[in-house]
Formats: sequence, structure tokens, C-alpha cells
Amino acid sequence: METIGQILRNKRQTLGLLLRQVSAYVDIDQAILSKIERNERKPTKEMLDKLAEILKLDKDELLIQFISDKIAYEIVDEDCASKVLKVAEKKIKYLKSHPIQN
Amino acid sequence: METIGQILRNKRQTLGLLLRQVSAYVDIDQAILSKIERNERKPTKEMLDKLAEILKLDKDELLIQFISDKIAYEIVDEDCASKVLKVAEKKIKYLKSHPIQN
DNA sequence: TTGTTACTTGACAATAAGTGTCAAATATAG
DNA sequence: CTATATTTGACACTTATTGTCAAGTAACAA
Repeated sequence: METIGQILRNKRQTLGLLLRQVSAYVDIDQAILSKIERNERKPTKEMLDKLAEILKLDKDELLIQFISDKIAYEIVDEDCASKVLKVAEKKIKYLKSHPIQN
Repeated sequence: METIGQILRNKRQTLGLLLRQVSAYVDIDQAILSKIERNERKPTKEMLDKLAEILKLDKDELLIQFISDKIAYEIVDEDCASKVLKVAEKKIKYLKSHPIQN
């Protein structure tokens, strides 16, 4: 089970790219990319898109990993975590089928 | 499908309690409670516990509603929302079975 | 009308959280 | 040792979130 940071780092190294090269393409400081790869900072969606491009990763898949990472860390310490996910799913379905309100 | 705010407001009114009374018990400004009930602000866990007490709601159930609300609103706009939840669940199971790292 | 009660709203300051930049500190390899 | 790659931490800056407060609306009674 890889974190988003691990995915990015692994793929970058597989492709033989340097932090400097990738960060230049994404147009961020390489310190930031270093932190993203170690899950110390979170990428924005723009960064994710650019990263997916240069690292030849599937954009949607990367986004899914990113968001699910965030959620997982948000609730992993709750002992009701799996119940939370079930209820959240119901709420989302409800919200999607009742698009106007709020 | 009720939001956390609706749950709190409904139960308070059922019990015939005033914002003033409940907010005094929870030890917060009644403006804050008003906003919580309209989902304009999020309660802390301490507030939730106190609210569950005075409103005779199940503490764990309330927490689940609270967190799932947060998550639902976080990802409802993603069209990959349900995939996200599935991946998140896997990640949580993984994290719980590998407790030491990070 | 006038007054009272319950609730809502918005402005405000204080605090916390997140951001990018940079230079110095560590590796890692040649 | 030297050079290159990466990490770290301090810093200033912006953005979010917070509690407090006073003024606002709305409903109703006197």
C-alpha cells in the first residue's frame, strides 16, 4: 500500500528523473517536491496534473490516491473509521441525487 | 438524510431547549451554536461530547455523523468519489494492520 | 404600538494552519 | 575531496479558523 508520496518518488526514480527536473517542469521549488514525496506537504491539483504528465501516471488514478490518502489519515485514528466511510458513502449518494440544495 | 446541524437542532427543539441553555451547558457562545446548527461552523470534539450529553444523543453515533459529514462534503464534487472511499478503506485497513510506521 | 424573547448575522481581532523561498546541512556517489 | 542530489529548518507571507460581541431580524404578547 503506497502513499501518494511513495508513488511519485518511485515513478520518478524509475524514470531516472531528478527532483530538480521534475520540480522545474511542475514549476515549484524542489524543496517542496521533496516534501511532497515524503508526505510532508500536500500537492495542489495543478501540481498533481503536472506530475501525472511528466511521470506518465494516470491523472485520475493519482487524484484518487491523493484524496483517499487524505481521508485515510483523517480518520485512521477513529475506531469507528469503517462505519464513517459507510455513512459518508450514503451521504454522498444522497447529495448527488439532490443536487440543488445547499 | 440529515446533516449534523439538523440532527442537533431537531433534537434540541424536540427537547424544548433554547440555544441559550444548550450553549451555556456546552460553554460556548450561543452565536457559535447557532452557526453549528446551520452547518456554518464545525463543532470540536469536546463540543460534540457535551452536545451529546445534554441532547441525550449517542456520542459515538454523533461523532460518526460529524466525520462522515465532513468527508462527504469534501469529496462530493469529485466524480470519482465512490472509488476514493473504496481506496481509502483499503488504506485504513493497511494502516491499522501496520501501526508502527509514520 | 411597544416590549420581549429567540435566534441570526456580520465585523472584529486573535490564533492557527498552510504556503513558497532560500540557504545551510546531509547524504550519495565518483 | 568534490560534486551532485536531496533534506531540513527558518523565515515571511497568505489564508483559514476561531471566539466575542453588538446589532440585526422575526414572531408574538401585552
